[in-house]
Amino acid sequence: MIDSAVRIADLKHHAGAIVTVRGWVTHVRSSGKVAFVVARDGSGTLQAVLVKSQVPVASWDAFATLTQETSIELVGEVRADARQPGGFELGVQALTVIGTSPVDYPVQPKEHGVDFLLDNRHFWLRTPRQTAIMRVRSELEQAVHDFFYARDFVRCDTPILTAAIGERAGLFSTEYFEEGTAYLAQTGQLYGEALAASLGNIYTFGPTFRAEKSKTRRHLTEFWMIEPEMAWYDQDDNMNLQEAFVRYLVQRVLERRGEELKVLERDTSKLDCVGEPFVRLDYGDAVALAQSKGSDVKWGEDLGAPDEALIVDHHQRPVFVVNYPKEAKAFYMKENPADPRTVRCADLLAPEGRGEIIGGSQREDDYDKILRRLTEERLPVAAYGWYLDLRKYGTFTHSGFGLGLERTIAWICGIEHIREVIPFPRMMGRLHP
RNA sequence: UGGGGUGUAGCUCAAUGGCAGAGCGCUCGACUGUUAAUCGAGUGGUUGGAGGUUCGACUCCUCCCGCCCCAGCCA
Repeated sequence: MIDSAVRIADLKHHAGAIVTVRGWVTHVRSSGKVAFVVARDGSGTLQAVLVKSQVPVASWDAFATLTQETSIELVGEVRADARQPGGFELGVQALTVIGTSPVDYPVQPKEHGVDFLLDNRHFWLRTPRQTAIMRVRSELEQAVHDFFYARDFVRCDTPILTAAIGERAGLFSTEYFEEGTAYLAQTGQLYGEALAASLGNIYTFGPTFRAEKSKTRRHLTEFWMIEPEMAWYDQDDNMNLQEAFVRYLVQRVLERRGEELKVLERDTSKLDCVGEPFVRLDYGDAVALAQSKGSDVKWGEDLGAPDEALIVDHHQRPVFVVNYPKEAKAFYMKENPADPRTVRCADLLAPEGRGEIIGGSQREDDYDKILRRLTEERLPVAAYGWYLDLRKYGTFTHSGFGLGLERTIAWICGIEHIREVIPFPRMMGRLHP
């Protein structure tokens, strides 16, 4: 009778009743004739109390065999108890072991090193901090869909296996029948542009892959990205949407995942700044600002991570850095009519040194200009034939952006390293578990 | 790939070039209200690997390996 069990989170609706609870042991304590089992079931944590004189011998003996992560079934009375975190405990009438757990379970309730925890990621995910992060992640994913659904955007799925097309960074490759080499997608954007010409406003939400040999707390080789693409949006419309989007995501988590943020010891006052208008800083002014704070970055160079930190620390809220030099950015960004040395783009820098969480731009819609840029970048023009067609057959003003899900979660949750905010992180040198 | 750091018990960490230790875990025992329970006893080592210096190396030197942090690349 699997479905007759009550989730721990729902026990408050069963006060005084005899219920069945199933879960995993996190702690056991004993005081001779009274024994305590703390168990979790994913929805919450429960203390169950066994009194030797009041339970069957089989249950009392079963208690003695409990180890961390033994799976168990408990039958007992739900009792209000002010000493318990959830306000309730279980007065046990019967305890049954479902699955034993050897005594060498590795993840103890104490400090562990990162490498050890990553090796044991499948177990690490059972701890309160990790479950809190996963719940925030799920909330954010749902919020993404709700935000765009409310605005009549169509969610579109773009291919993971592609021919060489997209960004410039490293590609993972695999053999693809008679077609030669296929590459794991680094972005769905170019397909998104084709879909925007079909549906108007669309967004993609999926995994992307980058074979960059980067080992920083901001990088994964496999990460999830939300990439909206909007017909008839210019770069200002684009930034307005991004600002509303990020504001919505943050407020949604604050409203619905307060408990999880508390577990994560997040200082949520640091997130209040999203209520104010985001700063929009011209690239040239951003360079000047960084220089004034000691950076030796020069006009024409991409901003480094330390430069971004200086800029955001100065403003203490999200900052759009707009209109980067053409050389620092991808071929598909639209030339800035006001200054052809630059392109109509923006990176959104998150506060607290989190760096870039969005990269976006108005797309170049002039056939000749984008063809020239492809050639200058020495990209295989033939592979971009269908993409160029979008400019050839009814070109249109359009813009879009990509939001990195993991960087956004890490910022909102205040998690130092991005590897903690995805269930099974893929990084250089880590493919297991 | 470059710069910096680190590697000792299952885990987290100590140990002037001079007997390899502690806490946690685990095992056994005590305890009728514990909250990472407490108390008592016990258990635990190829000091990342290979060379070298030395009477003597966890400690110093060389090379290799793993991991961490920072940078570049980006989201």
